[in-house]
This record gives sequence, C-alpha cells and structure tokens, in this order.
Amino acid sequence: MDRSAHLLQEHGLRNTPVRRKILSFIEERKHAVSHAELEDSFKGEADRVTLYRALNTLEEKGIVHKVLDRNGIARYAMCQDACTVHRHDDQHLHFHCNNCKNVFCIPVDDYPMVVLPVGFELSKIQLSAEGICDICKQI
Amino acid sequence: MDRSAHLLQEHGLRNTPVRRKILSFIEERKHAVSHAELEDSFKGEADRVTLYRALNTLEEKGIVHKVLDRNGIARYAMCQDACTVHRHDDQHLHFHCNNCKNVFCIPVDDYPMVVLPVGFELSKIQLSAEGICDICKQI
DNA sequence: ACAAAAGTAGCAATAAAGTTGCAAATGCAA
DNA sequence: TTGCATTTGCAACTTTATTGCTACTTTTGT
Repeated sequence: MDRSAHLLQEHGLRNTPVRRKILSFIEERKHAVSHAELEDSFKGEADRVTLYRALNTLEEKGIVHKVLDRNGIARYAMCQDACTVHRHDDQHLHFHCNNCKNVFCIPVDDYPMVVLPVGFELSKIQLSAEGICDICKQI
Repeated sequence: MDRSAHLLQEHGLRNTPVRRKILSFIEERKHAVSHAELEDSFKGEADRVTLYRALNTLEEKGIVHKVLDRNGIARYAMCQDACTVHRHDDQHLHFHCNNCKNVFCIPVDDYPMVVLPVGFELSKIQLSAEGICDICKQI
C-alpha cells in the first residue's frame, strides 16, 4: 500500500483512485495545487465536481490544507503530520509568487504575536508574503 | 468640495457621483466593504459593473486597498495617507471576523520580519488574523 | 460659456470558480 | 460475496467578476 492509500486509511477515508491520485499529485509538487491544475491533469479521468468534493473531504480530515491565492482561488497543500480534524497546524508562511502565481508553504522560526484592540477575540494569526519564487527568479 | 471629491481630484480621477458615493460609503464604516454591500446600498443608483470598475480604479490610484475575505471575495477599505499609485502601504493587520465575516484593518506596532529560503525575492509581508470582532463579541 | 476629447456609466453577454441534487457505480465490512 | 453506506459523474445552477459596445458626463482649451 502506497503512502496516499495509507494516509486515507489513517484518516478513516475510503481508498479511492481519485483520492489517491490527488494526494500523489499534491505530494509531488512543492507548491500548493489549484483545482484547475488537477482538472487539467485529470482530464477524462475524474469529474470536476469529484475533484472539488475530494479536496473538501481531504481538507476536512486534516490531510491537506487550503490556502487562497491572490485571486481568491483555492489551492491545496499537504498538511504537516501534526494536523488533525480538529486542529490545522498552519504555523508557517504562505509565499505567493507574483509571477507564476504559485503558493509555497515556508517554515518560519518565530511566528509573530499581536495585540488586538479591546473586544476582539483572537483565534489565529496568519503570515503571508509575496514576491518572486526561486524558480521564477532563476529565469 | 467634500473630502471624497477632494480625494478624487488629488489622485487625478474624475469627480463623479458614483465614485464620491462609494468613497463616502467606505469612509463611514469601520470594516472593509464588499461589492455586494455597495450593490445593495446603491440599488437603482449605480450599475453593478460600474461599481466593479470604480472600485478597481480607486484601488489602482491608491485611494482604497483591496483585501480578500476568507471566501476569496474582495473587500475594500480606505488607504492610509501614505499610499500612492506606486506603493500601497498596508503595514497593518487584517482581522477576519468568523461570525459577521467582516474584515477590519488593525494597526500593529512591530511588523514581523521573515527570512525566506535562498532564491526567493521578498516584496512584502502580510499579517492577518481571525477570530471574533468586538461587535459580534458583545452580542 | 461651449464644443471637442477623453474618461465614465449602463446594458447585455460571458467567464470562471464553486455548489447542489440525484442516479449509478464502487469500496469495504460482515 | 453480498449489502449498504460512500463516492462518483452528470446536468443544472449560483455567485463573483470581466468584456464589448454605446451613450453619456466631466474636463480642458478657446
């Protein structure tokens, strides 16, 4: 049984071809993957709606996490091992490349703290950045 | 000439009723305003498309800034005075209320620094947070 | 003050991302 | 291997945003 199948089983999800393929696809790239990329790559193999639903399920179970790109479009990346259904551990930075529009998860040493005005209840902080990614920079 | 008209003139934009009304509307609220809110409020007074175009123009000229909410929908808030066409100064935190879905601009004292992996070129850092806003918290 | 030029508004059509309902197919546990 | 809950595919739909085109305003120069 490969890693994708294992991940699914571990999280109580049925081991279906589409889900396995989605997971492999995401794990193979170093950037967060959009629905459009998957649809392109799965042409004829899986329906648009199936991809949407599979991605939602994978996110709900804490296997992948969702991040919106600068156009508000969802992109998905693998979660750290620490993620569960109840808590998504995304104490990392999302880097948005202004050239290729890809989003990268980047670890950060000290995550910032903030003080909110009186009356605001903080649940979590997110850090993001934009610029040019290493691949686009080389070209 | 009111403040809205002044802002427009200052940024080399034509002083039109729709633009003035949009600016007044945004200035009157303490949260970032969505297209839907404006459309609702302007029913019969201005076309949907006009609102989209006006908001884009206002953003391009550095009068308002755009922030995507947790659903990837655009919301607009007034810029600091420091903003220009060339540089949007948004060194503040965007707080996303999980209840009313409104987005608030919150000043922060020390904005975080980050170190990116080799090869990445940083252009700017953004800080956001989510939780419950002061108004929803009271209720 | 007036006309021309340039920018802006309105309308209709379209695009893109995501969602819903339902029937058929599939994975899995007994 | 069979039964049943889950998952998939298809079609239709919603929401957010964009484009093309024409008509209308605002501004500028005289």
